Amino acid sequence: MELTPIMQRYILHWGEMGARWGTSRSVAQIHALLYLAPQPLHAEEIAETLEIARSNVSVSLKELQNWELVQVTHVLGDRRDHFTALKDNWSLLMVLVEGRKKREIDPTLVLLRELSAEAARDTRTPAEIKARITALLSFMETLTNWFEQVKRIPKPTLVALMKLGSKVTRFIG
Amino acid sequence: MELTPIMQRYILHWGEMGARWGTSRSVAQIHALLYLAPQPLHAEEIAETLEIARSNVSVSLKELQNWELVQVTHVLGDRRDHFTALKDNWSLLMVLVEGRKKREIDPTLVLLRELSAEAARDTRTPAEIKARITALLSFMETLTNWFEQVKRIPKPTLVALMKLGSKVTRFIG
DNA sequence: CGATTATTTCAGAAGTTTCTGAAATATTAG
DNA sequence: CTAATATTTCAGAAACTTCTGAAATAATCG
Repeated sequence: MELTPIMQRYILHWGEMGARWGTSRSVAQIHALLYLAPQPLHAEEIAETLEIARSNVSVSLKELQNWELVQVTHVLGDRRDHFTALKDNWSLLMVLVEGRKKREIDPTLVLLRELSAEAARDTRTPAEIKARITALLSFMETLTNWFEQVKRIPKPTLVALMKLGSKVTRFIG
Repeated sequence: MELTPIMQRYILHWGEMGARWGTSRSVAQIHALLYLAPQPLHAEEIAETLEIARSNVSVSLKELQNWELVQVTHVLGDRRDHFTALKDNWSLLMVLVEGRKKREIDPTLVLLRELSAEAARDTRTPAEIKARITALLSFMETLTNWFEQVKRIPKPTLVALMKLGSKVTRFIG
């Protein structure tokens, strides 16, 4: 696929950001390319366009499929796999946030629950420190419960709520 | 400082998560230790407790101060710097989210604004691709504007709103 | 069934980040 | 001012991640 300067800059930037978002540059670049591409692309074409090894494309596409950011499609008369990215920005955001929650929040919740339970039996840890751990647990649980509820709100309602901004507070006692 | 098994597990876990959150293990471990510690600690004590090099503690503390997660204090009769972590969970969350926004969102907004402007003059990039870039820009702008407003809502109101969960939608349409 | 094409696996090369320890610098106490 | 203590800097070692390219495996065509 031919890249115009605008597309190139977008892809390179997304690649750099990928590193900060916790994926490799290749993964992020491939995602950027598929996000822009109007048609599905096959692995070979991705490798050529981005000038990265074919094997790297293979592994990176697997990772993007795990994240549910990229889907396999097939094109009539071509036995190669073709790939498309999720194009809806709202879904994209949800997938990214969900993924981060799973990787960064959920394991901590598991640990904090264990530690809180253990703290009840433990006599050596100072009460103040135990309290800090249980308070963090309950804070994180409140946040994740809120997120679970918000996730289920239909997109148009969510958009309306967002446009309201800080005006939502009008409805609070 | 003497670490009980509960404290150890908390610190080790926070260290692992730190990697996923975009800091080094040492930085995250030091933060965890200071977060739990009832009194301010000096650098030497941190190095001993966590068994890491004194120089590493120095650099990591600087990073934590940049993030505004850790503050310097002084203790009467002791000329060493002592350090405390922000203990309020709500502020902690805000600092973390703010930091990520600055590192991960803001640079992308800058780029997307540039590319959108450039797209207007560019004839080579397909219209569909240009549209995707401007749509992403406006999506991200809506989100960040929302966040700027929410940030200014006082904490108790925010807590009340969160407890409301998906019930906020009652006030829509 | 071979031949051809497509995809995946994986060892090690290349690149990057993190950490240490020694030396340099800064600060304070006497 | 000097000695003692505290802190920072930084070169290179260690650890880790990412990427490549060759070989293995899988899928489909005629």
